[in-house]
Amino acid sequence: MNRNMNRGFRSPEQGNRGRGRGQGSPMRGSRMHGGPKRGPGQRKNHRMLEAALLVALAENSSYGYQLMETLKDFYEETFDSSVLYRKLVRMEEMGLVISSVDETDSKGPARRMYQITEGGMVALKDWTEHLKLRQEHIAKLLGRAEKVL
Amino acid sequence: MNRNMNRGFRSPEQGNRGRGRGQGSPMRGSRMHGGPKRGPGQRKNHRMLEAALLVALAENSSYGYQLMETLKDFYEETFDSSVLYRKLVRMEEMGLVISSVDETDSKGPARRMYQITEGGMVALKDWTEHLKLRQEHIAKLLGRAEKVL
DNA sequence: TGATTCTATTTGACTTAAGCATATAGTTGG
DNA sequence: CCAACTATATGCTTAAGTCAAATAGAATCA
Repeated sequence: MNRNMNRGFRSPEQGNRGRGRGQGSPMRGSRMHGGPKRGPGQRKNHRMLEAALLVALAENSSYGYQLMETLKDFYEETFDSSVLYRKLVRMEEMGLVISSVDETDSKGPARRMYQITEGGMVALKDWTEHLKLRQEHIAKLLGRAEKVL
Repeated sequence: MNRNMNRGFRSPEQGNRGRGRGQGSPMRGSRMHGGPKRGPGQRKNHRMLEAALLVALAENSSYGYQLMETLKDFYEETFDSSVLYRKLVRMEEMGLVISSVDETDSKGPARRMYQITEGGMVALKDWTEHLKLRQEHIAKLLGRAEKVL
């Protein structure tokens, strides 16, 4: 019942020749909610975040707070720390990393150190293949986009 | 057993008062649920799908069912038609495209033809910028991944 | 005729995860 | 003691992906 009421374009007469499913509203409201909000959505992907974490952890074992900093080097998207921590938990559940509480007395509360597992290395390899494909797809898309812009 | 059992992990003796991540059990259950499931998740992104649709519609107005076919050329991921249709609805709500029911008597039920709007063209432009950045990020990630694999 | 298949779109229900806010808590310096 | 910094975790809401199935017109063929 929401975005279904009509408004805007589509002149009244141009009947959809009677039929047409549900004989209903031949036309759909164009954005009757928030702002335009066009372009790449505000919601970030973060599927690459897993890959970034695997790379970082393959380079050096680390912990959440530090990873937040580390990733700024090569993972360009910003993200909330809760995303990071939950992602690490999930990765541990998947067996990509293992964690243990750090013994060394650092400043602040105990750190949970993460290290990559063999499974994590395999996953990283998978990721690289996946990302190479992704690059090609993007290139193809950009190629076609150029022609129409 | 929602993986939470281990989450609290605070062994009774090391009285870390209150709640809190104690320096207890140094290690967390590694994947206590499903299979290994490593690598790029099974859940697809489809954020690029929006870009792909914009490109396709910038080339030619079209409708859902046909777009399913068209996209196979340059959008490599498979996707359920519900994803496609819902995406189109959302894009219309965002003002990136407009639709109208097709008059021509084609085979099967009426088609909902989509055409790109000016807003859609702007969004496509935004997308190309975004995707160029993404390419760079991926390249950076892959560069680092190579060294550790 | 009715059954099947192809075309075409939509919706329901479930699940996952991003985003944001906030809680907890140790450590250090003023 | 309080503020700032370090560090991790959780609650809630909402967006969105997934699977399944409903709806329906048109074409083909037995």
